[in-house]
Amino acid sequence: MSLTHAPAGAVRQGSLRELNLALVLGRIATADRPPSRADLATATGLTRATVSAVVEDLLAGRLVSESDPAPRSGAGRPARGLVLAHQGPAGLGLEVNVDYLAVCVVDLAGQVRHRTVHRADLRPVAPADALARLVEMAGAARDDAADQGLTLVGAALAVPGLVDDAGMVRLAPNLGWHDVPVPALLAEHPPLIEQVPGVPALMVDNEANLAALGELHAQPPGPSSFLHISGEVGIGAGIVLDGALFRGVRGWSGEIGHLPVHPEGRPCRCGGQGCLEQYAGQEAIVAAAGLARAELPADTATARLAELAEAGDADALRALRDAGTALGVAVAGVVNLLDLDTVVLGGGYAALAPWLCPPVLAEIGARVLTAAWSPVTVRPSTLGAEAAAVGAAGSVARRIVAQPAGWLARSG
Amino acid sequence: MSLTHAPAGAVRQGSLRELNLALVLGRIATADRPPSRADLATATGLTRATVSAVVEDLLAGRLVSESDPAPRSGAGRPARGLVLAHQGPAGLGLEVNVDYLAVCVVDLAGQVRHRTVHRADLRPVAPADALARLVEMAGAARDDAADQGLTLVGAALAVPGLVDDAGMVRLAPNLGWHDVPVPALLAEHPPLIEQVPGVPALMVDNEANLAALGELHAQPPGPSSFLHISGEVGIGAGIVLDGALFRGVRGWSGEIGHLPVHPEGRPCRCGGQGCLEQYAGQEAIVAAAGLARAELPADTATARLAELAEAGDADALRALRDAGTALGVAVAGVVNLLDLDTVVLGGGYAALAPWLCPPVLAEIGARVLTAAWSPVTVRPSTLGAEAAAVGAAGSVARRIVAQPAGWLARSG
DNA sequence: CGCTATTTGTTCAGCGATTGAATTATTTGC
DNA sequence: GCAAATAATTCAATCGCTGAACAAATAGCG
Repeated sequence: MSLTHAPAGAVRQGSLRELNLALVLGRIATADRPPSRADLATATGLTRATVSAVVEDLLAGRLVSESDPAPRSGAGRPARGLVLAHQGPAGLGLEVNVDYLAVCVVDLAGQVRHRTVHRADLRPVAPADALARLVEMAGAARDDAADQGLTLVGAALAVPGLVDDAGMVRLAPNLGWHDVPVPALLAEHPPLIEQVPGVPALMVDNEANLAALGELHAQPPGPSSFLHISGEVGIGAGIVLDGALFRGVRGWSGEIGHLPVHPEGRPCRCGGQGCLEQYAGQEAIVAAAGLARAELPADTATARLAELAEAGDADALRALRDAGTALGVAVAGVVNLLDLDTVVLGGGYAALAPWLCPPVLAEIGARVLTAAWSPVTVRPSTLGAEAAAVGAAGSVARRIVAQPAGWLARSG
Repeated sequence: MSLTHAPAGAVRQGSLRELNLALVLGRIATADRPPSRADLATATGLTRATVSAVVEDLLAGRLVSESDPAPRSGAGRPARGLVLAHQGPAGLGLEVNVDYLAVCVVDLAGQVRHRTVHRADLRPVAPADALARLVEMAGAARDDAADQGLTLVGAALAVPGLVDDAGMVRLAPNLGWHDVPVPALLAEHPPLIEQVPGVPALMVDNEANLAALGELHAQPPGPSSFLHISGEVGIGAGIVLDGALFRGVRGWSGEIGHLPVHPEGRPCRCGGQGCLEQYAGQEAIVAAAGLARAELPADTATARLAELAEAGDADALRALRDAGTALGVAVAGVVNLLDLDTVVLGGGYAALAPWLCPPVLAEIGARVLTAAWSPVTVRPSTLGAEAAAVGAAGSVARRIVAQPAGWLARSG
């Protein structure tokens, strides 16, 4: 019974059109087959006349295009199907992670239209240099996008750390970044983005948050509330509630890695004791499996673990089971607290899901009060390794769908 | 950057007025002094002409009234202040708890205009009988409200348990209720409510949720995101995010009592081990303080504990410190996960806050990654013991403020 | 092949709500 | 007593939705 989420400000005459543009476009975006104007009218409750007018605006702005009519039985004038434009605005996704740089372009429909990954250990690289490399990759992506008829209208950068409102990376421990003013550093490069009202040119956000957003809008659409856990060296979670990312008061939500699972256990670098990260973090699992850390670069650790587990290595299996149990204790707490019914294992956990899921589910079953009445699903992420970059680009593209008025005002 | 929460359905011509009615009325409700029409115009971004028209509707519907002009310096025609009507619609709040029944009436401004508490041990009473007593109290409340010029437009009932969408109490362990069809039982009594479009006649919800809502709208207004912990026999939490209660996928969020604080610790009736409730629940504290449970009825246990602690009783102090530490471990996890900056101790914890806060804060300081950058506030609830009833009534009253169109359509 | 039923999409007068400027109302300060 | 200043209202203009009529395009049927 949450109170109505009305538009925050004044509702003027023009807001009406803005809202209905978004309503109709959103409907087109989420329909499973190209809807006709008549379909949209019945679905939204608007008149056919209004829908026609709205659709005319959307067609003129090249946000949607007409497709082949959806096959229909019976008599009557055939409908013209409406689909999101294959050409037009698109979002740029950027990601700096410990062992790779990634860039991608996602269109209105959520399709990945360009993707580049550059594997390298970024820890010894200065932030400005890492960002410069990223900008270079982004330039190529922009050119590729332009060849496909796409215009980049905004960028989002994913980093494995805490980001403040201004886009400053306050702390990215595993990357060695500390108070890095990302927007200022990127502003020194020539812009790749065509500014559109209502779409920020650059957003910087936590990698776990953006990966969760990517999962939220993956095909086929999943639940609108879930917990997305990125298991890397650190363990971060993106919390999606009712189809929106919950960022917390300062945007630093999701630090699931420091949930205490053994309050008097191993000391953690956060200052606490017995944090989940000490039992289910990548390094903890690797150590428990008896693999010396030195011989394993970060980007192959999970692959090696999966290999060993596949082969039936007892140490690896035990390490994964223990990690899964610790993860399950933490997840059970979160599920009790937030009443979620879906948990997605992403990042490094995705590849280890076959071995992590059973102990996680066992702990949930034992500890979650309501598990008996309605089951909790635990499954691996559907996006690949660079989910955060895809989620970042998608979050930009979806902004256009959610607020098409800005783009339309621009493109006359 | 959550996507715009536009109204879900079609935005028709009339929605425009509805939205602006809500906008202006909401502004009047949250202003710290009676605003003039001109103030409202600048605050909302609407024209003075529009505000005048909207206010005229609100005045005609008796939702607001004109007050003495707010004192102002300088020349010019004096403004007429607008305040929420002292007479008009009001909400009815009901609460069934282990050791009392409570009924109250809250008006549009959030003022408690009527309050009745009936202390009794409800555990041996059949649900239908308990509800019958409550209805009797509510009848008296309705008459009192009518004498004050108030019309009850909806009711909300708080129970210490899990409630499903239909208002059925699935499980209230400490009350001994199981699958109680509350709406059906209440429907057998003559109605006390004047039906208003858009306001449900009866809402049933968890006591912790409604207490949190009450805290959210307490005077003076506090933060819009916080965790409200009701420490009774069980420990429940209401999670308020961005000014809205988060209920979870099925409405069963907030089961903080079963967050594991010692995963291999004491077995809990939920089937898990080492749940918070086993260390910081009322019975656990009482036992740790060396008080035999039998000699203490539920409604005096916390009072007795506070007395002993006040007097410096070593066992009580130790019991409270240990409970606070356990609570702190759980709270630290929640704060890490959700990035909240305020934790409110309510229910039985309110009276024990002086002794619980220090250890809770200590654990937060030690375990919360971001605590160094921005402090977390832990404080007792500002509402009294029957916070849930007040929150319940307030949630009804606030619905009218959030959606005034329904009431206006009714009252011509 | 032609007619009818059916469904889609467009056109247009009507109307509700906001806007912006002009007007009226009421007070302070000189 | 008059000018300046602020508050609130009035009114023509405009924007966008509605509802009904109309045009377009197809399937089914004789």
